[in-house]
Amino acid sequence: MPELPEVEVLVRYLQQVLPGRRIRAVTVKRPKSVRPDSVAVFEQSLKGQSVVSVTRRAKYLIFELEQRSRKTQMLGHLGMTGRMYVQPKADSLPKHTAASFELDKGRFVFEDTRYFGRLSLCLELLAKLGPEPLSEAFNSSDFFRGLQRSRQAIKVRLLASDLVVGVGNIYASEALFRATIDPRIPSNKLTRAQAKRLHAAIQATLQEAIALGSTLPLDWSGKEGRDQLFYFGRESGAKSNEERLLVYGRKGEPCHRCGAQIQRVVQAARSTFFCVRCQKTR
DNA sequence: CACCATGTTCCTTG
DNA sequence: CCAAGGAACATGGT
Repeated sequence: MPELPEVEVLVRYLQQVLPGRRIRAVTVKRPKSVRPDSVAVFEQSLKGQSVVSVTRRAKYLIFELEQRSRKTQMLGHLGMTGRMYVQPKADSLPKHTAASFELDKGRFVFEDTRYFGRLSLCLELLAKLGPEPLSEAFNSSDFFRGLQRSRQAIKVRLLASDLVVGVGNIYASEALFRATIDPRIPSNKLTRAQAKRLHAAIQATLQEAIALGSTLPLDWSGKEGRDQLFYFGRESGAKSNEERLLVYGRKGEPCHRCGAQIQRVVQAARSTFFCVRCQKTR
């Protein structure tokens, strides 16, 4: 399910339902989904803990837990297909359950079809991350200086998490389209003006996605398939019913701005979508 | 059968 | 040593 906006909206949902809940038992169904901790240690350490809060850093979820005023943290990552939600105890576990937590009220489920996601008691990963895109730490002058240090294509550069975190494959294409920058140009060839436009475009793209996800009637367990709307669909019930993504996944379709056909290229083994006419260097 | 898929890490190549 | 490219992870959809 996840890029930064999806994780942010998930965190807001979990923050509504988890704080105050006590974990009665933990069951790890997929050992590889818990790393690097052993399953036994993981299950035992979390049993009896209560949730204090759920926050986000990049695409990671941070669960703050406590037991008799002793605090612990658990890190979560959704990978490509992870999802998390609270279901009634009477409901059955989904086919690809990675781990489940019996709560004093309901059950917290971590479902993950492709099992690229992770739960961990080790938060070391967070230390190396670049600035949060929607915080003061992400400013256009540092961003520009960072871009100058590499000849990698700008699109590929955005996916590395040192200049800015949380920009994934979909929103990288979207932000570059909004900033009218060719995704293939080396990052050190961007002008100061382009860096500034891209900085603003990244923030606007992510902010709008969060706003959309926060207003949609999302179905967390996915029974109605409605969480798909968040990524690729249309704003349900909205009058406009307008496509939300401007270029991603639109190969061969007309550019919303100029009508030219949207192109698909492969960079670092991942798809990039862009409009050759609108996204010119300079 | 072929090719595609929202993320991250690790290995190889130059 | 470094930067860049690609494979790997695992499962499913079209």
